[in-house]
Amino acid sequence: MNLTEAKKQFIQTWGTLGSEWGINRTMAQVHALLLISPNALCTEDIMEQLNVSRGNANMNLRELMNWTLISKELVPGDRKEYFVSEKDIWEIAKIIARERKRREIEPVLKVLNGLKVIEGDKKDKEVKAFTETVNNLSDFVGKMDKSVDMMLKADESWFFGTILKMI
Amino acid sequence: MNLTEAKKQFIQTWGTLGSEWGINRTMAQVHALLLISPNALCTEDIMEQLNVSRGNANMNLRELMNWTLISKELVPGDRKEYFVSEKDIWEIAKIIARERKRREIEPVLKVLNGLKVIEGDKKDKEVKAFTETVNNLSDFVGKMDKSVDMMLKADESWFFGTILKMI
DNA sequence: ATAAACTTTCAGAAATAATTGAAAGTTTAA
DNA sequence: TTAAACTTTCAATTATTTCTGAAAGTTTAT
Repeated sequence: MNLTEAKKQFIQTWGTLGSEWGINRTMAQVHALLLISPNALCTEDIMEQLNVSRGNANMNLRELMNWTLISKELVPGDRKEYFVSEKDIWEIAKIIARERKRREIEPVLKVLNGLKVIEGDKKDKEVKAFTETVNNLSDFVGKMDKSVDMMLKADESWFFGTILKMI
Repeated sequence: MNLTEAKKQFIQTWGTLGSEWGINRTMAQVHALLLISPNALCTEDIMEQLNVSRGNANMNLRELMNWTLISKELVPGDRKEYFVSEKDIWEIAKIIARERKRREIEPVLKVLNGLKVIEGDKKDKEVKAFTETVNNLSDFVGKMDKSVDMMLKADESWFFGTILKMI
């Protein structure tokens, strides 16, 4: 397979994975494109290579900046903004883990903790089942949260080294 | 807060989380409803409690069966089908991990491995950058895959015990 | 056999999410 | 200052996903 075809397939695969994970397909594709690009790209480059509009390119570049997955790079003697992606996969994984923790795990944990104590007869079947499930879930999500914290502080080779040695 | 209000909030929260994770909101809500229900529910119950159509209820129940997150339960002397959810959170987590591995990780790994070797000048900047990224990603995703395998075989308390002791 | 009880299907409708592109906004150079 | 170069915004459009409900299909009891 040649580079052009391989790039296309890579970008398309990453886009699909993104949308399965609740991430805008184009955002994932822009990320993929920058990930394999040896040099910084400008908005025009992205519009061209992915066939998307200026507005779309701009919006998704901003969103990737929000996630801190990409950053702006100045090219001396050029007014345009150029973008580069973080290339270290472990760094990328940590950024995504941190964001998803903040956006998804933490709010759910808050709700679950608020639902731990409810009014009503503690002997009632419905109340008992509800309380038990909420408590179990809250414990579990809490441990997930702590696990992510741990991973965020860890070094890649040590992390996988330990995990993969676990069995 | 009373049980009715708490249930509503729980179901709504779980639905939101589901859709952030690329899972149909209603499917997540049906799951949530069964998760806190002390007894098996039939299609009618679900239609009523979640205000969804018969078609929608049926479709999402089938999908939850596919995931093996719920199962049918026979009530003697009744022709209707009743459904119960797996209640053990660790079991649920493993089911979800197994499914996502199969549907998402494995296909991506396959593509990445197919992109490891491409035609073209190995000294070319573009080719080098592409190959390096694909190799790094493939390594990383491979380790994720192995980590999930490990988790699938593990016992909950041992798993979190080890993870949380890691730092 | 047949009718009642129940489940599944699926074409069209509704809801949601993503995209476009032109206009407005901003920055820079001269 | 001003005009060219560039970025951002957002109302309208388009695409995608989900949902509905009635009809078709299936199972069970008699």
